[in-house]
Amino acid sequence: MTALSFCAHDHAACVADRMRHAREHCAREGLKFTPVRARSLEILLQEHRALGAYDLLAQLSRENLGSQPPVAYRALDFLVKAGLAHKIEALNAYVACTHSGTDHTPAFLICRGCNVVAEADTALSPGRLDVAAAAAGFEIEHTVIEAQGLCPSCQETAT
Amino acid sequence: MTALSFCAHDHAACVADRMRHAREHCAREGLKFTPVRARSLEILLQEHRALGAYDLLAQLSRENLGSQPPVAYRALDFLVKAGLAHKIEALNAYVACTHSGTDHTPAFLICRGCNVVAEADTALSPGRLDVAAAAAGFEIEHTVIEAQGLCPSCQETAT
DNA sequence: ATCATATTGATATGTTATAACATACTTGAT
DNA sequence: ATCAAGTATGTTATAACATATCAATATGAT
Repeated sequence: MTALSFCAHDHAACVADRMRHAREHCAREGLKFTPVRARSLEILLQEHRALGAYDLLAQLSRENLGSQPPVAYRALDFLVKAGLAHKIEALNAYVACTHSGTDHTPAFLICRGCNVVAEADTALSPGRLDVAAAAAGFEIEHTVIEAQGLCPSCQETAT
Repeated sequence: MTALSFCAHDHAACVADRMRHAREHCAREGLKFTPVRARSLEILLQEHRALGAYDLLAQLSRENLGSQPPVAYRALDFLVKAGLAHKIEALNAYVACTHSGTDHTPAFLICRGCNVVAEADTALSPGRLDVAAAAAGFEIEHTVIEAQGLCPSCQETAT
């Protein structure tokens, strides 16, 4: 991990907890949490920031878990579909989900200084978008909400 | 234009109006609205949907306005910086801005059927994200809000 | 006129993502 | 136990998106 999350926390425990949750989730849903998939999630969890598919691939490659792009993209697709990770569209990168396996519309705070990504705990803030969608008869299937800026510690550094 | 906008409207007049506005905006701001830039904006306006940089480039190329990627990316960068166009992160594509030159945080409804993009008229909906940001001491510089789904007419077609 | 800055032209390269096809592994039905 | 179907992985190639760099030209300010 090259940068601290916005809030200090017991990261090793955090990772272990999320991995356990993922295992249970996959077992419940009948999804196969294979070695490549598990390790990919673990790598994302350890980083705690957005990782490009090729960054992930490089790490997997070092561990002899695969060396070609589809390896990383398949693992990421699986994790995203399983709700265990999210794609950060503004960065073309991926982060582990820090929430329970519940269906949620994630919203992110992305620090451009250290690349740490915080997933905001959003329940179902409708907001203007839903109003506009309803008015237009538009049926929303997926929403991307991403805020880029500077986290507290990078604000100091940048000065 | 391969698809109608969600709401029917006099598109030719809409384009002309937006072009006039862009010209005035650039004049006021001392920005150079060169032929490639003007034509790029016009192409985006005519399409009324998200266009990839290479889609734009193909059209510019047909008109002998340039054939290499930097031509399109420079024009798009200019338009985005000038507030005349927006990037749709979820599609890696670009749309003309349909609002006044005012500084605004755009929000989009993107139809996956016809690719038409509607820019929601959002003033400054705070919402949960800003609350979370404030709580974390995170300083937001730019926000991406994009909803993907089906527009009314594509909902029928899909059935 | 000259200088500084902005724009364009051109070539090359970097980065992100998927298509396409072959092979192996699981699982459940017979 | 065997087979078929579905899922996962291995492998090659390429599509799609984006930028670095450097030279040439145009524009505006003094």
